[in-house]
Parts: sequence; C-alpha cells; structure tokens
Amino acid sequence: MNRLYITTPIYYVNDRPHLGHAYTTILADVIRRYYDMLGAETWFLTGVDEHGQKVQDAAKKRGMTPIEHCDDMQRHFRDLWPQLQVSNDDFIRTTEPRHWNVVQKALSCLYDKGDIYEREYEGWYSPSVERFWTENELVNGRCPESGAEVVYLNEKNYWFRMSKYQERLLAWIESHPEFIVPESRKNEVLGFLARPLQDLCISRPKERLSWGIEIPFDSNYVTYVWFDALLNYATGVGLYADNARFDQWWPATVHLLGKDILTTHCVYWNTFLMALELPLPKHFVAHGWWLIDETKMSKSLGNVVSPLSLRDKYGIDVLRYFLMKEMTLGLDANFSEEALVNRNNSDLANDLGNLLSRVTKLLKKEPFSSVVPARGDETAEDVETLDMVRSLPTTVGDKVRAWKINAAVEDVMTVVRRLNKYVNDTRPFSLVKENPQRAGAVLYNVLEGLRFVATSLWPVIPRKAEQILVDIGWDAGVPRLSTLNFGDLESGCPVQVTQSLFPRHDWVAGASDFPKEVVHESPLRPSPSPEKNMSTENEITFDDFAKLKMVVGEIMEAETVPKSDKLLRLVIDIGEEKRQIVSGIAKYYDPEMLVGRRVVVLTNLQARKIFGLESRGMVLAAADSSGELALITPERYMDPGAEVS
RNA sequence: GGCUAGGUAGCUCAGCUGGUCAGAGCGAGCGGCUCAUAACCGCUAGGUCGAGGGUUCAAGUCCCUCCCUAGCCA
Repeated sequence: MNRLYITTPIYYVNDRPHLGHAYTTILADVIRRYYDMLGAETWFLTGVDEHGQKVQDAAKKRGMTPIEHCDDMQRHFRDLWPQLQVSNDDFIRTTEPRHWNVVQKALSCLYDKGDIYEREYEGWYSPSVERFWTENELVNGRCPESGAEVVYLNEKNYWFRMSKYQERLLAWIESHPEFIVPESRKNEVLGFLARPLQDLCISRPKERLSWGIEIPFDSNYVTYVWFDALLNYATGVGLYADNARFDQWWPATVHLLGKDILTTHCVYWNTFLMALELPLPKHFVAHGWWLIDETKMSKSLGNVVSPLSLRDKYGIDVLRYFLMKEMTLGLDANFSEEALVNRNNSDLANDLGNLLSRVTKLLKKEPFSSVVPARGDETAEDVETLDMVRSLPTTVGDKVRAWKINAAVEDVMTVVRRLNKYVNDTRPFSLVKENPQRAGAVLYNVLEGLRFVATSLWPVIPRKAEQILVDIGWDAGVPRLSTLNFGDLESGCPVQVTQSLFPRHDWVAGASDFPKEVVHESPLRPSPSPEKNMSTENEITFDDFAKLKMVVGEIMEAETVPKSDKLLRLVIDIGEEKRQIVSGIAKYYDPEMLVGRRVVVLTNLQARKIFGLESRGMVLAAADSSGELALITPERYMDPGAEVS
C-alpha cells in the first residue's frame, strides 16, 4: 500500500486523442494523486504504441519513413496531457532503444528456456487486421472484421507456449479476488480460460511487415505488436536495465485498461510474465466506454469528442470533475455536453462554488475584516456536521482504494451540501449582530470544512482546489489526506473573495451538435437588435480577404498588463515563431486559464505598442451585443501554425 | 448457440454474505431563508425492486423458468 505504480494503456500512435483517451489518463492521474495524498510513493506511466502494419501504411501514404511519421504523431498525445493537468512521470514510446532492448532480451529469454518454438502455419491471413482466420470464420471469403480481402499463406512463425501457463493463471486469478476488477470482467477472463488456451504466434515475417522489433534469434522476423506493446509496462520501470528501480516499482502495479483489451492484458501479459519468471501485477482495472447518444465513439460516425475543446469551453477542472463523477468504474457512461453543464451547475457552481462565495463574502463584512475568525467551542449543533467533515478523509480514502472514484467524489459533495445546510441552520449572517463571536466560530468551522473538501477533491480538480485553499486563508500548500487535522487553520490569516470560482453555464436544449459555441452565463441577455443586411455591408473581394494571414496559435504565457484592467500580455506560439501580443480580454479570461489554449491569431497586422509593450498580431474573439467576449478557437486539436482560411 | 453481467422512483444510479432496503443525486411541485454564483435549506415520488413460480418465520437480496439489454467466445 505504500507504493503505487500505475499505467494507462499505451495509445496507438495513429489515433487522434479523444475523450476516451483523456478519461483513462485523467483517471490514472487522479488515482495517483489520491495515493500520493494517502502517503504512498507513486509512479505513473503512459505512452504510445508505435509499431505495426497500420503505422507502416500510414507513413507510406504520407511519404515518410515510419519513424518520421511516429515522431510527428506521438506529439498529439505527449503534448495533450499537461493541458489536461495530467502529470505523468514518464512517457514511453515503443520505438525507444530502452524498449527494444527489453523486448529482445525477453524474446531471447523465452527462446532459451524453450517457451518459444517455431511452427509452420497455413491459413487465411487478413493484412488489414494483421491476423489469421480459420476457414469458417471468413464472411463471404473476406475478413470478418474489416471486410478486406484475405490471402492464403503458408509460413513459418514463432510461437509462445501460452498454453503451458493456463492452469497457473487460472489458479492465480481465483486465489486473488482483487486481481481483476470489476468482478464482471474477472468472470469474463475466467470464461475465456475455461476453454483450452492456444499458443500465441509472436512473430511476423519481415517480408510482410518490417516495422517492428526484430526477433533476436531470427533476423527475418519482427515481433507481434502485442508482445512488444505489453512489455512497455516493464520497460517503463527499468526491467533488464536498472534492477534496483525495477524492484522498487514492480509489482506495485495497477494497469488501467479499457474493456476492449481485457484478454490481451489479463491473459497474454500475465502468461508472458509467468514465462519470464516475473511477479504478476497487483491489479487490472477495466473501465467502460464513454458513449455518445448510446453508441460508441468512432471516427466513422463523426461523434468523436475532443477533450481540448471541452477544456477550452469549461476549463480542465470541470471536465475532470465530470469524467470522474459521471462514470462508475466498469460500466459504460453516456457523455453529453448537457450532462456536463448540469453537473457543473448543480455540483460545482451551486453547491461548492456558492458555498465558498457565501462564506468569503460574509467574512469580508463588518466585524471580520477578511481574516479567518477565531475558533469557538464546539456546540451541540456543530457536532454532527463537524463529525462528517472530520471523517471525510477516511471515507474518501476507503472509496479510492476500492477504485470507486465517483463514490468518493459523491461523499465530498455530501459534505458540501451539509455545510450549506449548516450555514442555513446556524445563520451566521444574522447572528453577526447579537453574537459576532459565535458567528465567527461558525464561519471558522465552515472554512475548515472547505479545507477538508478542497483537499479531498484536489486530485480531481487540482487548480480549483488550490484556489479554494488560498481563498480561505490556507497558505501551507495542499495537505495530505492522511494528515488533515480539524483546527489547523489559523485565525487571522487573510481570506479573499474569488469571483465565481465555478461559473454557471447556460444550456440551450435542442442545440445538439457538438461542439457548440461558448455560452456565457448572463441569463438576461438583451435580444439582438435588428440586423443590418450583413451580406452587402462593406463588401470585400476575395483578394482582400486573402491578405489576412491567420493561423492557430497556442498561448504559452499570459499575464495582466500593469495599470490596465482590460489588457493581457500573451506569448503565443504560432508555429514557426513565438509572438508577444497584447489583447483586451482581461475582463473575460483569467491569465492562468489561458495558458495552453489554442486560439486564432491574425499575424500580419502591423505591429504597435500598447502600454509600452510591443504587440505583433491580434487574437480573434467574438463579442455579442452585451459586449461579452468569446475567443475563437479551433474546433479540435490543431498544431500551432495551422492556417485559417 | 455457449458463457457472464444487468433490468430498482421521470432521468442517472446505490443497495456486501436474506430480516428499518424500498434509497441518493438530478428534474418537477410546494414552502422557508436572504449571507451567497436567480444560488442555499426543508417537504413532496404512492416505484407490483423485468415477468411468473418456489425455498424461508422473513427475499430487489437465495433457487427455477421466461422476457429484454449489454459484453465475452482469441
């Protein structure tokens, strides 16, 4: 329990990161942060899977070598995680030498001990999905999975004696109830193992597929992608390279995975490990899928949800909160932007944000002068509420250890609701007149409650939780769950008011396409004035338009401009260079929320000086009739420098 | 076809080894409060716990049959 090594699957480098990738990785990040707070040493690995036929084909199409293609594509993942507040310790690529070494050593090891043997195999092979099919699996003589043509091959390959480990694996799973969670997935694996386990083909002849790791004892072959990919988990903590490090982290392992890769992980990987005489991981945790309108996300359906566009609209904390709260581990969950907005409004804005707001604003008034008031004696009407607060860290820790993140979050929200009730019942706002001391004591209790809440939620909403801690006068960093102690907040520390920590969002039903425009919070927006005929207003030619050079830029730095209430100084990466731009959006965007965002920049605007700062270009934003601004952002992830036309 | 899960209030779901388990959140209705982000707090759900049968003093909670949904069968 004092160590946790957590992994996500390595993502296929040809994919574009979507909500599913973001969910798994954020989940890993959240679990790891919780374990940190519970006093464990932790290590968190994610990465990309780069070998195989599809990568080779995609590279060829782009006129690149496979490694050039991979170098380019892997950035989509590597660069995404920091933008989602994910702090992985390592990012592994299967094309790295450290990984090749491990795979080749593992292959040699298995070969030497006789667990790999060669065998002729003939049958129908589908190049598109890289596998053989039996005669009666074929559909109309074609690949049942892809519908592509199959070819009859007769070839020699290398096989791993997986069958040899069937009984041992079965016994292990049955004697370790927490090995595969949730239980329904464990049953699935047991069902799979109830039938005779075949040996596994772990090679591919180079004439068919050259993009892979060469088999050390036969240079005409590369190894099968899964054999290669699964070993990343061991490479990542130093197998065959750094024994001390490997022993430190292995097998303190939890592998997070989607339910679609259950067999490869729970069967293939474990038998590999047994053959290599390495300990098995502690847990395999399989989660469900995010469904869009009850169906799976897929490129062909065009319903892929981009995590970055959600982040841009609602902020990363809101997105993380929604993902963690809405999915019960193991079950599928439905994603909709409406559900996200509802979750934000009811939990974060109304309950948590408003609670912080009501107490900090009270403390700004009359006798309190914006400092933490003195703690009072605990009265009968305090006990029940404060007991709930004090037991929160334990409750949350228990739920997290049982992989019930959504339940842990719900427990925190229960305390938030309780604190709101406590304020209603004790009425410090009227108590202030007759008994300011007691009113102060009540508010002190609420502040402490908020400190427990923010700490308990920090792994899910790190930025906002830290903001809460600062606002309530706690400047000692984020406490650990295990050391939270009611009463540690010191009287006299400054309390500050943050405007709308979690703004409410409007949701217009019926506007069902995703992604949608930014909807601002003012419900009483003036109706638009009758429009001028826009089509003929100041008509320009196409050539005029072509003079504008607009590209996608990524905001690298953002800070307020001193002595100005409207301006922000931004440094924006526009691909080939970084630009300083001064932009009048300070009233609508916090500098800290902007870093990492992608915006549209007009780059060939004449440079000028604003407040003494050179500004070269313009960040595009839209303004509605009330004057509210919304930045123009690409609808999905685009690299800086992408041209707008 | 075989196997495994699930079918509980309008919605999303909790309910471990049978006996305050008929619940929570959201939505809707009513009321209270006014410190607060039109937020907060309280009350209100007459749900045959998929259908039918059975075991038991007692069953969403165990057994059998059936219906529906999802997943797995490399």
